[in-house]
Amino acid sequence: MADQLGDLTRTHTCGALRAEHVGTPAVLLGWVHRVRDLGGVTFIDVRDRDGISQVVVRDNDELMPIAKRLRSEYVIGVSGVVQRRSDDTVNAKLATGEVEVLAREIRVLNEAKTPPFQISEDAPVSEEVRLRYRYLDLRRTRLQQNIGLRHRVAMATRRYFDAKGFWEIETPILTKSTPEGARDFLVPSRAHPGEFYALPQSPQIFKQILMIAGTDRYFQIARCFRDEDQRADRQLEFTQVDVEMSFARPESIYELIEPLMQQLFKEIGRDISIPFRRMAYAEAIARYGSDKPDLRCGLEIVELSDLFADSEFRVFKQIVAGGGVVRGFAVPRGNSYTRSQLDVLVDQAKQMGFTGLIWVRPGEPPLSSVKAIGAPSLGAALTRAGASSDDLLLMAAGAGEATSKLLGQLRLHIAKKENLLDPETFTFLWVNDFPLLEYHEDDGRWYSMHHPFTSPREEDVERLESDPGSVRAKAYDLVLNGSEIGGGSIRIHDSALQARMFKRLGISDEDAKARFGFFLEALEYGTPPHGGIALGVDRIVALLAGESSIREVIAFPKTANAIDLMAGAPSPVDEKQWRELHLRQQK
RNA sequence: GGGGUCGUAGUUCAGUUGGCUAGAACGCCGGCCUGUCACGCCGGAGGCCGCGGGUUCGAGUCCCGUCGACCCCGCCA
Repeated sequence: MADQLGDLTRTHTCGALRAEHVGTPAVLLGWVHRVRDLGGVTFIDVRDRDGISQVVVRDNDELMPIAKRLRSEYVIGVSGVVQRRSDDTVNAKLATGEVEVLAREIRVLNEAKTPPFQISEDAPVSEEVRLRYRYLDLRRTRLQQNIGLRHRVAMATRRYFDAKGFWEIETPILTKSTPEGARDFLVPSRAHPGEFYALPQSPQIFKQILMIAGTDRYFQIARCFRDEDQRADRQLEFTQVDVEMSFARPESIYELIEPLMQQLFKEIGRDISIPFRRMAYAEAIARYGSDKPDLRCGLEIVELSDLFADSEFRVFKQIVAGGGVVRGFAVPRGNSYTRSQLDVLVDQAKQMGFTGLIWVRPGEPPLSSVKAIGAPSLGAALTRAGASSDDLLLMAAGAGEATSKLLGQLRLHIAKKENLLDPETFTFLWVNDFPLLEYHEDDGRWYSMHHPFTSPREEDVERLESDPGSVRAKAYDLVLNGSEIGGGSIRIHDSALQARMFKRLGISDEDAKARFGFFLEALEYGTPPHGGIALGVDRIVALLAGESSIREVIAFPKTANAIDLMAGAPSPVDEKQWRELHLRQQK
């Protein structure tokens, strides 16, 4: 049925033809995008990655029957001559719209089943169907553009780091389980019964060893694996631009990454200004209730505890007396909310975990819910929150950080609802001075907030044992529009301090030795001070592409349920493979 | 592990208080048409109403369970 490609050689892509090509012969190879059969004349839109060209068949008894056979997504080769379209038939919507190819020969290189959804329309199709037929979805404009953008981001990244003297080095995929952190993906060893490789959660230890090895500057576009539940911005496997450099201070990393981000944003024609704003973790939590604040909207949280310490409102007074806080923020134009809208808001707040949310409308006689709070305190609170008479004040009380984080969630909820987050604005932020450690109530021990190789700030090291919660880390996150797109730190390069860290984390000497004795040993052979960062490629490309899910910028993503709907992974394996791997299924 | 939204032709959806012989648009198939470009016009085919159970004279619609997609919490150094 199908014709052979034979000697048909592409002369132009389907997006290339312009007025200057008029009169020249052309061979196009691509997919049938659409056919418009007018009876005596047939127009065929031929599509490839580069664009669409119109092919005309007319006054040609040999070609007409072939043209009539064509269906959507047939693969064809067309040979003909480029001709100018008459002025009234130019299609301004097509880059190639000034010209068309008058066909002399059409070869049907392959037929195609009718696709389950239209490739030629960008009409909505359920994600389930799109994922099942990913190869068809990838033909559509949206994913072609996203995947093309992703390629350009990767290439710009490689050019940038190459120019700065960084070496791209691959690190193992089959490696060793690292302590703490996410759940590992494990790969059973055939040669070593009962032993496992782990897929890397990040190349962390290897890149540090490369610094010990004198590589000086390393980067890698690295695949990372974490066996945790999925989200719109999280997949089981994801890609990082992994970077490490010797003799780095936090400033060195900021100054390295900011121009890179500039380069990447040039790929979508945007100029962003550097340097980026910087903010300590404590300030981010206090003012925005988040360690990755979205700075595109105001809605800044203010401290109100002192105003209620002596107020008539018993609930607030007691919370403050007990070491808790009262905090809140003003919603611009929130005074227009109706009573039922406010009830809904209070309901939603409760779902977020608020025990109570108090709203106050300025300039009105206090409603019953707030009457008890006392006018003087309220007036002061409104003033401090900067609430005008059009605004609305929202307040909550409770434990310090928890209250801030809840208000931070509510802040984002309202910002989205009120359309305060302009998708065309890109606001970068470095968050730094993270706590080195955080205490987990459930098992009563300290955990690294970043990872166990993160260096504490020199002036805080002495409190590592006496007051671990107060020790700040030389760690930094890069935040863009409320999304964490990168994170890194200056590392511990002193083996004694590293040993002290493990001890602080409750990892015994034995355990430390067993799990990464090789690394501790390496540290003893002249380790330069070093540090680095990892950037989330999927998240960055999604933001550049204006997509809200990273699945839209990954060629073959998995579902929220960790399934590859196209390939059908994961899947059972046969008996023989179980045996070879020395595994048996648990009954 | 928990909460929420959704599931009806190939696709996107509609389907009132339970009365359905389940509709629309696009796509698909056939016919007509020599300048269309989301071509147009005429005709046609196409449904386990996700799956299983229950209530009912009667279920796409109500109830229970289950599966799947998506969003959120937990989790993600």
